[in-house]
Amino acid sequence: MLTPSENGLKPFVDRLILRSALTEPEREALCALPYQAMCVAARHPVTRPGEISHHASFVAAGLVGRVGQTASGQRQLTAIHLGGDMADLLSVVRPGGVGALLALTEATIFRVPHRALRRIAAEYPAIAEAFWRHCAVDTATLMQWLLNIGRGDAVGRLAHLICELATRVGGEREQRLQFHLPLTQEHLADATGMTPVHVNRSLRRLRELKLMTIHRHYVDIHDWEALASRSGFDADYLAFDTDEEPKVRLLTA
Amino acid sequence: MLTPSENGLKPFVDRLILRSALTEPEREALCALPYQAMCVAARHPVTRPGEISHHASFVAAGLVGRVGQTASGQRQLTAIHLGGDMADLLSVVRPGGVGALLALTEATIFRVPHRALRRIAAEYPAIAEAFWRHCAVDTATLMQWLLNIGRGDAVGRLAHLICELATRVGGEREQRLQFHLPLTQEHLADATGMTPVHVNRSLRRLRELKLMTIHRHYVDIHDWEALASRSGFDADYLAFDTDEEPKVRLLTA
DNA sequence: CGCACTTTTGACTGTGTTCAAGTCCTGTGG
DNA sequence: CCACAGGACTTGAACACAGTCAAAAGTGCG
Repeated sequence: MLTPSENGLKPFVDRLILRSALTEPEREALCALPYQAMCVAARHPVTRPGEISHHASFVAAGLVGRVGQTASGQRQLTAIHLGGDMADLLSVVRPGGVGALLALTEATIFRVPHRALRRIAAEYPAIAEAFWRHCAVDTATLMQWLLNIGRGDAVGRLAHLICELATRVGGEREQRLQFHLPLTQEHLADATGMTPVHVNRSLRRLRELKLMTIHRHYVDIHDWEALASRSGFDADYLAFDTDEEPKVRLLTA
Repeated sequence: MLTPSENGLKPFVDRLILRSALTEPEREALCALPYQAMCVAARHPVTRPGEISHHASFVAAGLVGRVGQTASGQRQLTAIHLGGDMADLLSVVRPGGVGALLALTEATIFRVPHRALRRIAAEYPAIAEAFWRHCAVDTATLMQWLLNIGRGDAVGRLAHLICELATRVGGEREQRLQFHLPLTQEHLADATGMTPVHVNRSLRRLRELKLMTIHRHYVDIHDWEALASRSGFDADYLAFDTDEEPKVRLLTA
């Protein structure tokens, strides 16, 4: 059942060492984590709401959204995970508390058993710390989304989301000004707390302002500075810039 | 400078053991944490935005808000901490990443040095786990706020916030239907992503609907069921109900 | 008593929603 | 290669909810 690792979790380790100092044995232990690969079709759940799961879901490919839902069935995305993201590391300490994960596109998931994650965290305190810090970045992103949705106008909210995604697909160094983003306008609406119709109009507005275009699921940012400034985007919260916030190893210093 | 503990952190320990299993020595170690008591006047910062702090802030008394701010100066609360809450435990692993903390009323803060928290977390893995889980609950609350602000109408957003606060001041067992809440309507506006004027009108609406009243900073909930249902409130995310989600000790099992 | 802040109310404006129809893509099967 | 079907996208018109501006009344503190 559990595939022996073939370095499939390397991107996860890379993500961790962006922000946390890990020794070679620690990295190897992480790479050696067992996992089970699985494919999830678009619109299908990765984990169900309220489900007590026994594994964390690493997004190897595709897009996965963390969704909340009101009683009336309205959906709100609380996170968008790109390929290379560990989606619900939080579930290691709180199996039931993450909400539902939904495949926004066809996605490849590596399920890593909680048991293995807990064992490795107990054995290497620095790994526990890195996991905790990883969750902290998720929380910071959530705060930013709340600020964005609570206080931004429609154009700003969309612009901010696109800025964030451009930074995250770009990875460590620079934001990408062009990238494939296989989200529908309805997904964007769910992420920004708007209606699909208004997403459409706001995208048109962004086009008219010559800030950015989305055509056929392809994002083209024409004026990064203006887009970031229009939306108040500041990449700091993503903690991708490793120079500002040096990699840390606090607990066992 | 650092007051020897006089069990001032007992409420913090109580909060932790609501959700995590801790042994007697672990609890004692937590109670023995050093801290420095300080008073902060209303509207004054507890920690400044972007500041790299060297201590976590326990709210001994008063109300403290975690605030985000847009370039144009609009404020958005991302958390409201009541007396007994540890406000920025997250800063232990990410000193710069918590955003600003603001005293919403006059508040008494116990500053606990990061160094001491890290030492205790390194020595007792179960405490590190409890800290991490504590942060996980904060994250779950953030997700709920995002859902609430992204998809609720004005009346529902306010109702939801009040339901949450009623549950949290009530503590472990039951929500309180009457309680003192020294927040201005402007604070409520900052927490729910509305304008103060609209908060006022929505409170009137809630009064007209005979769901709840706020008069002179005193909340009076007339119909809890209706209020909770109007706002889609479900206390699960707060993880106060210890029966559903049994106290855990995972890493060192 | 007076000042500053908070709450309340009114009238107006504007952003975003709703409902509905039509068009454009894209994948499928003949 | 084309016809078709189902999403996804686009647009329009009417409407509603929430924001803005402004002023008055209430509250609390020195």
